Amino acid sequence: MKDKTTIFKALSDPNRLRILKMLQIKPLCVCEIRDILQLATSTVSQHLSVLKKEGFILEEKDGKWVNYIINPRPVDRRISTVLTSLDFWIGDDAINESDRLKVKTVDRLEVCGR
Amino acid sequence: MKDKTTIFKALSDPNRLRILKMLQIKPLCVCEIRDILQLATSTVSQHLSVLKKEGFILEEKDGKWVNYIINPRPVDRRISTVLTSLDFWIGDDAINESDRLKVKTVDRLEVCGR
DNA sequence: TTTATATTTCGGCGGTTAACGAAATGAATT
DNA sequence: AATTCATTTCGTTAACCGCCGAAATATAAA
Repeated sequence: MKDKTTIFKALSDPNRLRILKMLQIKPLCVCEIRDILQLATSTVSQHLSVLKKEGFILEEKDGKWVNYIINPRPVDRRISTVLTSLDFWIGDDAINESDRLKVKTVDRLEVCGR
Repeated sequence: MKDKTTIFKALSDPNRLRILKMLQIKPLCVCEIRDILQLATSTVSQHLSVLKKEGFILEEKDGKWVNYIINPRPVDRRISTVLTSLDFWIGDDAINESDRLKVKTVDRLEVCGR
């Protein structure tokens, strides 16, 4: 049986919350997220796999990129509840604002490959 | 500024979820909870202090005992949302069922002092 | 089929946390 | 005041987790 706390565990890391808020704006690939969070690519990949495993996000292969998107139809109703009112649960601060700006202007071809 | 993830951290431990569900039935003192969870008294006290710090529960001195109760009026709206629909968020399993039984029959004078 | 690029997986390091028992605190009873 | 009992705080240990870089995998381009 699945551990009831895993959904909360997934949400208990600030960087994962930032990722969710960013994906709410538009789909992003790993290196775009890496560029904004300023973490190692492998670390970002780990976070994404946690969010995917819990059902918060989905991945879509797109050529050599992997786009991650907010899961539009989560099985777990708690997940959809969190996702449909993300702002209520996670709120908004200076970091989110700055992230939002970067998400809108980030260029995949520019930030990938370093 | 308060870390947005602490509320999820508080909920990411199975024993703390069990405590919340138990307190939903009735106020309990530390050693009653200790008796049901089968943990060291100090460990239970730690869990309670986390839940109290986040605003999920309150303490009420009662002679030599300290009763813990679900916070009836949390400041943080996310906390009240979780608390008013605990079953939705935490669900219910065999352990909770067994806990519930024990909560109803536990006798403070019997289990304290060992 | 080689090369380049994006991502995942692996191994390891450092910080965090749940667990415990022992010691300290606080509050009632003697 | 001394004792007893419930609880908290402290110090320690073991497990876990986020992070990184390196190696492995996957896909596109040459």
